[in-house]
Amino acid sequence: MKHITIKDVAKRLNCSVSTISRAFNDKYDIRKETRDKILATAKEMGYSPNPIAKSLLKQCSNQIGVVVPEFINSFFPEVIIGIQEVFIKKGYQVLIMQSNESYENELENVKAMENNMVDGLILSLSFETQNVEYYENLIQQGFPMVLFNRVSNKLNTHKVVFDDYKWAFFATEHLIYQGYKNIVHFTTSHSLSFSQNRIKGFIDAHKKHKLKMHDGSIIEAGLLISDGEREMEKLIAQHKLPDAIFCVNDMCAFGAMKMLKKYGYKIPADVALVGFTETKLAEMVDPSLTSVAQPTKEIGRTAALLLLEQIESKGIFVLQTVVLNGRLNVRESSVRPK
Amino acid sequence: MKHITIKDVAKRLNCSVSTISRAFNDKYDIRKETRDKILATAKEMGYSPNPIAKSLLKQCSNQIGVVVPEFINSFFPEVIIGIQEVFIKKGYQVLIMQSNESYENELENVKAMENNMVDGLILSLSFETQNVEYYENLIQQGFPMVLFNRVSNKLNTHKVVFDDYKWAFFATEHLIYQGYKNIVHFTTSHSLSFSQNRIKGFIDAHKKHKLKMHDGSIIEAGLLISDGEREMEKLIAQHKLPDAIFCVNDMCAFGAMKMLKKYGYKIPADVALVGFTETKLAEMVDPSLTSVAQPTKEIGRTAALLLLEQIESKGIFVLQTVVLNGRLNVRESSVRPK
DNA sequence: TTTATTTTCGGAAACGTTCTCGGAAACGTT
DNA sequence: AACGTTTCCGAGAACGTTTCCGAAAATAAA
Repeated sequence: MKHITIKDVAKRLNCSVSTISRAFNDKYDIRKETRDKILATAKEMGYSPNPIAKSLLKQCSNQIGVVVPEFINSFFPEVIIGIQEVFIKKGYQVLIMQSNESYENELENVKAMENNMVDGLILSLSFETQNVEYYENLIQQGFPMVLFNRVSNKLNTHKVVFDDYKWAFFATEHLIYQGYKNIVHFTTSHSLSFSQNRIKGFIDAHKKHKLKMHDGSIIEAGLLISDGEREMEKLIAQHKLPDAIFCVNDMCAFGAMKMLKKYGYKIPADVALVGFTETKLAEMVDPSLTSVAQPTKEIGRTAALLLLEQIESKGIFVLQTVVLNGRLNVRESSVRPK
Repeated sequence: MKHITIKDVAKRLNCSVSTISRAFNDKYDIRKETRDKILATAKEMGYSPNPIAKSLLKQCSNQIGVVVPEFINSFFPEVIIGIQEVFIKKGYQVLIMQSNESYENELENVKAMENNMVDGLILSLSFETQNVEYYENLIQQGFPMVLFNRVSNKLNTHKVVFDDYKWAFFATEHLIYQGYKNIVHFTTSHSLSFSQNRIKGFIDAHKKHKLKMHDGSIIEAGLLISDGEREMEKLIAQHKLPDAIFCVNDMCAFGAMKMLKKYGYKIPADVALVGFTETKLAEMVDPSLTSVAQPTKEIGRTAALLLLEQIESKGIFVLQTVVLNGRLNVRESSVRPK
């Protein structure tokens, strides 16, 4: 398990290590023949420069870090694919860590990335994260960072977000246009930036159409199937069935759908359903689920490009918040039967 | 963006760097008070040892690498969670990379991990991977490695696999017991180890029950929804509808389901469906999908424990292939109506 | 007090690179 | 032949640690 180092190659060719280094770094002051020879024997010996040593010296690693809260849902994996698309082309490696929605893990992950001297970080905050002091420091020190999806307005970085307000508004309006009047919103923890925006869109759509809301119009459910199930079952038990439910994501909607079916309610005749952050299965379930599609890969690509720009522009850049567009895919679950 | 180094701390306390190092590494030959004082001022100064430098010196990194072919399906993410569970407790960090089913990417990822001096590697081969020579060398040099799910019998490592043969057999037998006679298997590329085992299980179940197979009994579809759709649509167009279809995974089954519904066929009355590697949505679709559940997290945990053992036992260990058990969850899609 | 032993600390090498500096060789110019 | 340029290469410092070795200081034993 002994690694072949630059010294081994130097000894073999009896020349200095600096010459070897030059050959590999394609520097000007080396004769072409020497370089070719070095490269050839290096390859033969199975030598490749040790990036750890390089990182230590250069104080950067040609790696970028991605920390996401989870990857059970397909959203983050898809974003990551977009990120990788950009960075692989540029010769960067993408290191991924997941915090499992835990602030503690997240912080550790970020520190690990930092210590590994990643050249930049793409981060989506965990469910739990309230205290962003450490990240704030990092940013102030000039550490390149881009936030996406789960952002914090306390942090002064590039951000890539979805127009949650707008699309929650449209989704709600769609239900209103279909003639639904008693609409409930299953949301998630208010600590998440996007949930607040979606709530606002939900409320404003009601205002625009002069539709009344009530105490139970907004219910804090969660992001999981089980959350949707639980809250739906509660509503059924309490005989508080609304006309329609706008859910914070597809998973939650699937949970609600399951319970409604279990108790014999028809969708959308009895209760209509709309999801968010469309998953591949929205069109697989029965009835197929109306949902707001987010451009996941593009979110990733955009975040990657912003980070790249920041890394390469060494300090001088204009902070951006990119708001990406989506679309509402209307399917069976929300089309009111005549 | 200047890092605080051990030297800074040493200067501040005017003592030597070795003393600081000792304080952090909890060595015996240091006075308790000095240690406390060092730790206190180090914390105050925001110093933490640079793992890159440490890696360079120690020739290991306290990091382990995970390379998976994809994470669009929830299978690999779930396995990774299991892996992390084990390693986080032990103070290791888990670096994740995905090859996107490309051999080239996979090889690069593995090399990147190696160069980053990860202490070990957990690998699941990509769809494309045929040539495992490089990995073979690595293993022979004593590099700790564990393969799972997509393994190769050319590689002499710890392996964690699922008993694909057995469960494909059971799944097929289940369909036979339900009275289905003309059963088709949607498989995926034969280059994947598990697909061969599933095919074998499928065939042997037929043999046991003296059921004939025909030319079109085994169809190479793929792992995606679109693959299931495509092959299903072909069968429908050719009027070659079987009684039942056993699919290589849930996604493929979902695709088939979609097409069957589109053309007005009833499931399971006209065609029964069985999936594999159960996803959370098996019970969400309508009809709910019978599928074989794999213990994803446990696969991860097991692989992690094997790797850990190998890393810590420095050379002396018994090669294991752990075969994990699953279960067949029978749902609506495969229960023949009386 | 002297000597032996233990405790505690500093100096310096090492890990594998890159890069600056300076020098030797080769070449061109007068 | 003398000098200036250019081309090519080697020596050595640096990156931030850990650890071996030896020495000073403190303690114990004589």
